[in-house]
Amino acid sequence: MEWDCPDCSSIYAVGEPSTNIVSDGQSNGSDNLIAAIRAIEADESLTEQQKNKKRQLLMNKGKGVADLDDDDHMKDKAAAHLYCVICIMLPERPITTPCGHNFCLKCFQKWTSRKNLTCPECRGPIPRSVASQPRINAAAVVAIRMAKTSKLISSEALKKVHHFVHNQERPDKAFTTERAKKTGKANACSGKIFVTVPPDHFGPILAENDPDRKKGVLVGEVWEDRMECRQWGAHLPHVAGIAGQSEYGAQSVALSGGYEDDEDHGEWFLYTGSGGRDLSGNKRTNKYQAFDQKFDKMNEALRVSCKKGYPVRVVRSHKEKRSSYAPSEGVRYDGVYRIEKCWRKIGKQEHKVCRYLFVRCDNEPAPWSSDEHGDRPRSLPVIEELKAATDLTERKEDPSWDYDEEESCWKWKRSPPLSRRTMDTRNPEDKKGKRKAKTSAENLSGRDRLLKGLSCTICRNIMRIPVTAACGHSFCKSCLEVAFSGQTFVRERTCAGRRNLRAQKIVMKCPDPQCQIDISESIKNPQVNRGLMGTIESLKLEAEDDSKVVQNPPENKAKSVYKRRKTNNVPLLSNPDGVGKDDKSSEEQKSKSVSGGTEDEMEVESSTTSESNLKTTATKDSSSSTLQAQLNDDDLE
DNA sequence: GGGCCCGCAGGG
DNA sequence: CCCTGCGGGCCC
Repeated sequence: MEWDCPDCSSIYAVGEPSTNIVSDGQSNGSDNLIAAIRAIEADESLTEQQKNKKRQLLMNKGKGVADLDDDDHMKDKAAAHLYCVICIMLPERPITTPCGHNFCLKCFQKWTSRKNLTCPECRGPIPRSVASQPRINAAAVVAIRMAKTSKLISSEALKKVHHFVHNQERPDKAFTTERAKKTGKANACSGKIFVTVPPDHFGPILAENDPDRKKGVLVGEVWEDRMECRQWGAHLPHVAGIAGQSEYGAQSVALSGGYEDDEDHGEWFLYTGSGGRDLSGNKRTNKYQAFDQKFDKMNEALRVSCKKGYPVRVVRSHKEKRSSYAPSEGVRYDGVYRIEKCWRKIGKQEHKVCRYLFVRCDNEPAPWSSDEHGDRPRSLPVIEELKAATDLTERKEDPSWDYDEEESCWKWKRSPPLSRRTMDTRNPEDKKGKRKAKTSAENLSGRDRLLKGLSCTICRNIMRIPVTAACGHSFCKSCLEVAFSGQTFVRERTCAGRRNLRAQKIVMKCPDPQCQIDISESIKNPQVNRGLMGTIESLKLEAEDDSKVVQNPPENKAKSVYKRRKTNNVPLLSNPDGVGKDDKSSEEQKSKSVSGGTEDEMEVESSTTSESNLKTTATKDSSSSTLQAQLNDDDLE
């Protein structure tokens, strides 16, 4: 069948839905491999060079990346394990199936939208819940980014959810009622604001406005809830979805699933205005729309930001259940977007709603994107509903925030609107006790945070045998098994010894401390994410090589580990069980071995070095030694 | 899990 | 000062 990849628009032929074009080192679908290669050859949109590369990758994935020697393909070697078999590309937004295979979000959605509920790679079942709400695999994003770049990525998401203000630290007088004291959170909105930007500040919050951390608000930062998001200035209102002033513009919006007309495509989304609801009876919100929305108040503020081309900060909340881009927990800062158009249409509830087209324009890559760079100007998506739109507004003047071709970044082209508010009173002055409470996560460098992204939150080591749960979090297989060992999936119940009640399903929450998602389905038969495992393994090898360059003067040329592996006929992945070695924690030793664990572990001697590594910069070397250091820690523990 | 209740901040 | 609001805890 033919397949046009929505990410890259290339057309590919792939085998039957379930065919095994490429599998973990033991392709049993040679016919399909041939078919896929023919398809690449027949593809007229590709240059010879591109075809060669794709062919190589296809073969390469089947054989375990042993063959590539070209330096240009060093990165591919690491990332090749994570290629999407549908489009044979590196996933922009990796999704992992319960069977442990990785795909582009868009390819996956296209696949499942055709009522294919089996894995394109192994025919394993895809649960409806996964098909309807695929979660981006954060560890795979990190792995791909690391494989693609050796640069330090400053914007990488902190993997830890912040919880900065503890109840006991809030001022006593803020609790005006007994109830508020009891619940703790009710008055959290009186918690301190940590950044020094005025409330009507537009655009990213920079390091200079972050007196404590001196980092600013980073793309991908996650807070426990709207209250804490507010404290970091990303989005101030703790109930309302839009922050703004009708005469002045809107500074930020929250996507949290409150309006069913919202439509999220990650780099762009359609947002619905506020209002039109019956809030009589002291309600704060109401699912049902009773009136038409108008371009007034916050809706007008958004329209001003549209006309002026201001950057609008966007946070996504876990409450947005229909979006694959929403975090599975907490509230996440996703960077700035511009509102390119706004209009009105008849919404799903048959009343008019205000509509806004947001398009991302941030200098940092989005949290779900494997890209190593931020946005470039992109052409506007085709919006079907515009045909029936009324009151259309498009920007006429040059945008205030725009892409500078010379500097290759987004910046203010006109001076940002002058703040009408003073920075005031709420600015914290006493932050004493809190500073020392700084967690190690906050002190990590960008590179270290990347490493953290490849670490299992249970054992805190870099994952050896990763399993990705339905919520998109990944763990060592052995850790997951230990964490849920001895638990059954249903509890038999009897009623006074008379008759059996219906068996009760036991909820197994994701071990990620902040994730509340039930992953019992993923635990029943955890499948190793071999793509992720291979990439992590390659990154480790690369880092080992690099650190050799630092430690030893170059002596030995052009004998990459990949080559050696090939000649020694050693399987790609060392010790897939993650057991049996003396460097294992006792917990890991307790766990059972995983399937296919017959390969021997391969030691990589320190004499191994590669010519290509001689070119590495000092920066890279030092960051790789960080990796090396962590790897050693990993081994020692 | 759904409905209810309510404090709070900010706009107007 | 009143109104609005894509929260969040609690109770059922």
